[in-house]
Amino acid sequence: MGRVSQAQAAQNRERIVDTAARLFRERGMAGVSVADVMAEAGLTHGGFYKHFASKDALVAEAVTLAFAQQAARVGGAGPTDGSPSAPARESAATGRQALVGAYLSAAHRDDPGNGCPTAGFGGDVARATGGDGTRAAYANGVEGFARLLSGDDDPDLLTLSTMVGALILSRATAGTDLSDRILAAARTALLDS
Amino acid sequence: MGRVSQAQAAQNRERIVDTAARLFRERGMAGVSVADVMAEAGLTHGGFYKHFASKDALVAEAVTLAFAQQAARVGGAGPTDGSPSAPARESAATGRQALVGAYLSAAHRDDPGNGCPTAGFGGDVARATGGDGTRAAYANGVEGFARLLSGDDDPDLLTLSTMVGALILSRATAGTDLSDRILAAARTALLDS
DNA sequence: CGAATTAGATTACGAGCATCATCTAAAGTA
DNA sequence: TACTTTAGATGATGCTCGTAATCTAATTCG
Repeated sequence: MGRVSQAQAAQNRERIVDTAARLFRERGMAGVSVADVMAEAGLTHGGFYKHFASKDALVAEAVTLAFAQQAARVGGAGPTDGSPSAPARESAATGRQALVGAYLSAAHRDDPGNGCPTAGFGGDVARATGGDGTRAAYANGVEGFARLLSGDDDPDLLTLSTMVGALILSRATAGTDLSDRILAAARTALLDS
Repeated sequence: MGRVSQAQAAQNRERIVDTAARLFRERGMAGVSVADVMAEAGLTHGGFYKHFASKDALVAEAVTLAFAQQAARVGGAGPTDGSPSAPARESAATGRQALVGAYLSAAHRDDPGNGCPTAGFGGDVARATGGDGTRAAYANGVEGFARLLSGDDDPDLLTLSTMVGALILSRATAGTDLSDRILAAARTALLDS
């Protein structure tokens, strides 16, 4: 096929990044090829390099997008801007309880593709080959999420570690009863006010 | 070259598994090829299939070995056998303090190849392709390590989650000051008696 | 010692990978 | 309308992958 409107092209580009953000979390960055992403986005793999310089560039953008989507879904401000956050909602404490409960659920464990990027990308980012774009985006996202958990400017790194560790372990042991016990142990500890 | 003594062959086999256990933790299971493992073990890749049926079989053995090595190093009994554990050593409480301190250290963060298999394999095991051999070995190892942390038969899944989460996050953010703050936050929380 | 066995090297295979040059037709633009 | 631009398709490149058949030399065993 030939050309496409600029609006359509921009939309295609967004779909590529969105698809990548999901597939990378599901199968790992090394387990997903450029052709996989393009096919899932309904395009052929050759067109990829009209949008991105390399797979690494896509990885960096996918990480950034995943964190932005998480921030939007969970209701916090974006990771970097300190804008006076969202519309009035439940108290910070109640919001935190709900967030932790959803985070440590079987549903979240079983849907990594749409789940927490901190947990989904953690293992891969530690060995990321590409420039520091990916690592910087990740570190930025982690700090933002930890701030969301604390409710103030001092990130709650301890709670975050427990949540992420429990989620990763429960995924790696999914199918055993150990998986459920891990989630339950973390829930009990973090939901006692 | 031709043949080699049975003792030498067995030793070569062990070296293959040992090398794989280290490389898989360093670069991820998908990031290491059979040829990589064999070259690092000083052999050619063609000889691999005289020892293992497939790469998946090696993965399962490497996971098992890594947990056994950790158990030996850390002084606990093996994951499955409930043999009346090791020689007399410091009190359980003191041992735990030392273990947690070493676990949440920069040295451990910076040496994943020889570090905790629970953290090193976590992300990959969750999406393991092979049969359930790998997953079973992993779940078994996790439960053993959690029992070691509690000191009794009731595994301390909460402490384990925090430790593993903090280690993974500190590795993914290595090079930033956030990485050190994560380790410090977990250390402070887990080392207050 | 001689024959059977086999660990490891060599080589080859088919598939999948990231990347890119080229072609195309439609979208912009004047 | 006619010219220029470019998004996406097609196809090819060179590489690496897991797996396996074949070869060969030394070990093992009768």
